[in-house]
Amino acid sequence: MIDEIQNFKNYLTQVITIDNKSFDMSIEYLKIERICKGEYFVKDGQVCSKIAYIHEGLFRIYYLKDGIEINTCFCNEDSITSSFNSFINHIPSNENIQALENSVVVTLSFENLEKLYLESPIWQTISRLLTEKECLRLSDRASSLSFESAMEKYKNLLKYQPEIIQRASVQHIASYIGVSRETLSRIRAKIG
Amino acid sequence: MIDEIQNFKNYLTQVITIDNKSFDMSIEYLKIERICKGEYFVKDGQVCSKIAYIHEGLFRIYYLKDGIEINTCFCNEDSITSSFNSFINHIPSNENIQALENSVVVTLSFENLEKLYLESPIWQTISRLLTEKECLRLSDRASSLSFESAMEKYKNLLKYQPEIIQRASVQHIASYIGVSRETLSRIRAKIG
DNA sequence: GCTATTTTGTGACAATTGTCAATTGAAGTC
DNA sequence: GACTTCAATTGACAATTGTCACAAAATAGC
Repeated sequence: MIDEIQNFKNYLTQVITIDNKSFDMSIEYLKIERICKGEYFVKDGQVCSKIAYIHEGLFRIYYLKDGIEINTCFCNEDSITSSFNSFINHIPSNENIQALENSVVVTLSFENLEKLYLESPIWQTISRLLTEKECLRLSDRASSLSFESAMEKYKNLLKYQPEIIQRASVQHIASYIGVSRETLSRIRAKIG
Repeated sequence: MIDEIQNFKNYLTQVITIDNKSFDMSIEYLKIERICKGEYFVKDGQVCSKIAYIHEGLFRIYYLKDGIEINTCFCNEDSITSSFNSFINHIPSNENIQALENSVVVTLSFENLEKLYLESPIWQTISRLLTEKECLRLSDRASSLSFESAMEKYKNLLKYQPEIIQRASVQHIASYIGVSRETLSRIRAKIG
């Protein structure tokens, strides 16, 4: 099995024990795609019809609010990215998913995922568990944004996602933690 | 069928078409509970082993951060509440779910939900769809908290959940939108 | 290498929000 | 109705953060 697919399988194994047969039925549906730095996995206005397991690379999710980019998420290797609302409800995305580095992803279309749901109930369970995981992440994020100071939010990012600080730009990080880039600059100057 | 159960069924119907047979198999597992104003559905430290469909009433979810209560959610009638992380992972909750009004809920235990998963795959789907719904709510909440001003956050609450403003106290609402209660008082004075 | 462009950092100041204290108001009890 | 208790409001001031302008640094293109 090629690396990309194997990694995807390992990722799922972290959430649930999946037998080879159930996983193998997905292989014909998976597609490997390369997305260069700066390019988009999903653009505002498109329907996001697939999810991507990131084998290698880094993405950011952002949307435009009064012409300003609001970063809502960074997704790095060994995680899954997609424009959630768009994917689930088949409506045009209001988000953009952009590669911040040259990336390699394994994609699975909604259409094929629904086939998997019918072929084996474990895919339902996988979907549910991954969604639950995302819920917990969002819940933590909401908590963090609601009452932490800019400094605390930055320190927590440093603690829990230090690789993002190495790999993403200051302006994107600032937007992600909900502060102006000048404020983030000053915080970085203090911490060193 | 008694009102509480019928309402729960109607609620599920909004998410998915459920045949009578599949729904009926849940009935023996459902339990109706009354929770008086001020009392708790879940307390910090307990494992939350069930979810509650709220037939009537209002709850808030909060946790303690340095002795301060942080409100993360209001749940009113015709919605589902639970301490998510605790319920899913069977770990002690760090949240409290408190009734703000005398309430009537329909509960379903994790144990029984798992039985339903085995009895009919539609329960898996229901779980997944409800989780997806929660994800979207959290995602909107995180966005709102990350860049809106106190005034904007209050106005949006007024727009999308006006009943909360009528029924919850200023201090709880303030905590929910992530501002001090004094600031919220001033905003209310301005808007009138 | 050099220039052009973008990103980041810094200073000055303004706006927003938080904190503390005191007052007003509302709800419940006797 | 008076009293107690808790919630909400208001004022004064401080702290945090945002905004704007510009300088410094990093990056990309040639």
